[in-house]
Amino acid sequence: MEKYADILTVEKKEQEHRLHDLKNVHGRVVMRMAPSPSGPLHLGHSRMAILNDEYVKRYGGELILRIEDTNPQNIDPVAYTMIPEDLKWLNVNVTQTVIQSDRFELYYERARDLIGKGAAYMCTCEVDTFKDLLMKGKACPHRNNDPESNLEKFQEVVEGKNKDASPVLIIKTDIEHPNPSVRDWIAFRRIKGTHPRTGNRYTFYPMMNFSVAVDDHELGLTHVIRGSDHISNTEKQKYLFNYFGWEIPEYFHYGKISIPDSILKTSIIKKGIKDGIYSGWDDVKLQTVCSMARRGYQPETFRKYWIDSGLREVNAEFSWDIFNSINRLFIDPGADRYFFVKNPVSIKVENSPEINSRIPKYQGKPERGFREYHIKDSPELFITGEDLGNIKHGEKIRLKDLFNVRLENGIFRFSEIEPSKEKIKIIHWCPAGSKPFKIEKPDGTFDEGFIEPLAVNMNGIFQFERYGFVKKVSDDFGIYIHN
RNA sequence: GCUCCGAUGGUGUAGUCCGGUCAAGCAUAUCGGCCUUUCGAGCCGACGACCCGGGUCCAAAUCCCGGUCGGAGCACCA
Repeated sequence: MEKYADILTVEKKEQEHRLHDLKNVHGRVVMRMAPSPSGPLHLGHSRMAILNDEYVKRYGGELILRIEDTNPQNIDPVAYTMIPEDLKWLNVNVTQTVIQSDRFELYYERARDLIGKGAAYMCTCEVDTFKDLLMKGKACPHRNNDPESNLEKFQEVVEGKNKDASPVLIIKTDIEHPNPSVRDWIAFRRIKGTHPRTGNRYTFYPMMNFSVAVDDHELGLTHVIRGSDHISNTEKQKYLFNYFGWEIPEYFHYGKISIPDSILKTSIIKKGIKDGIYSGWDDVKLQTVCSMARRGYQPETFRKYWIDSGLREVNAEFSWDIFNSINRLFIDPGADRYFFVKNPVSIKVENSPEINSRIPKYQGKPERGFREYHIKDSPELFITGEDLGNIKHGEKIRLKDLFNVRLENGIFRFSEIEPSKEKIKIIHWCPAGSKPFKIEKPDGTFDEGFIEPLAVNMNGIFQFERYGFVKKVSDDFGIYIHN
């Protein structure tokens, strides 16, 4: 038989999903992920983390976590610890961590270099005036100031003089560039407020386009993969690379993934936590990594999903169906089966014999054991209210792994123990001694019912038959994962 | 205002760079069947797609042009 196995696999030609190769790889790669610390990572972030990790695994090299905290108004200090924890949970192998607020002196140094080259200038125009001029493709009066006076002004601002003014440092590009947003762009601006890590030591903060370009070079990045929202930023940043004569990394911009039925914006989440709508960053209604981990999603699911989805320039829509089916793949083998009876109603069975029920914990794997209950004659049992409502008068149904009963005049009469040959409804049930159990669902609602006695003391991921996968976290509480 | 990108079944994708092996693969969803009893898993089957028009070519999902549609972004967030 074995010799046929080869032929069969060849015919089936298993098509592996594989990310396309990166361009211009010469040996090892250096890549990065660069979240801003406005909160912990969410499902969307997991994509860039995992894809970067996959490429570094493929080619060998470094994966740098660069925390981009150059805007003190957009920082939540919890992120500094939560982001690395999220990445660890996702099994992303970060080889170096860089925090941009450690590097302000470096950015100032590079800014002075540029001013010295005549490639940047200090400007004190009103915001609107400056924008109007740019839109018309005209230079602002400060553009022609000489490097020496620019350096002098820059130094004054860095040292915190003239605190009420709003000076900016501008990178000279092409004042008539077809894309107005690429024309002379802002590299530094003054921000009031206290930075969680540097306090009030700095007031003149670099814009993302400046610090990113400097760091991408200084950290020796070979390949940058990031969202298509950065396409025009890449164009802006290239001006810096050219001024300095730096080698430009290979960029790839992937399309946006829209994730339906999700709350990902940190500003909304933070407000929700404050208002008590969410219990915290790991509230099950959210799609943060920590929430999904708590709910029972597996790190392998994230990885397989993002690899299968590929890396393309096209925008795409995230599919919960596919994501959940992948997660099922990983949790099903470890999930024993139990009965949870939602909205239970008590029924009494007439004329049934005393019997020991014996239900496998996992269909087809007797070695994992059985759930055994001693059921008295003519017992009281619980079934779901929904099932009860669907049973017609005179209809015979099967209580799964127990016996058949027939509903007559509102009374369930014992029919027989052996399963019927004909197809009848099979429903699940709970014996006397079952305990109340509550399940939190990701839509914010709760299901309540009874859980069979043997499941009460068990914690972990289970499949409640005819209900779905649930992560049981205590004797009387669990979180719904998916069906 | 401007820039950029893309178009394969309900959904997510493979294939497009280097045209033929693609009468288009995989996954998911749906439907049906099998499995000594789940709306789960597994196995089998069904369903279902190359945006439109033109061009090049013996040959186009693949190359070129036009159109349509869709998307993304930028202008002192990252």
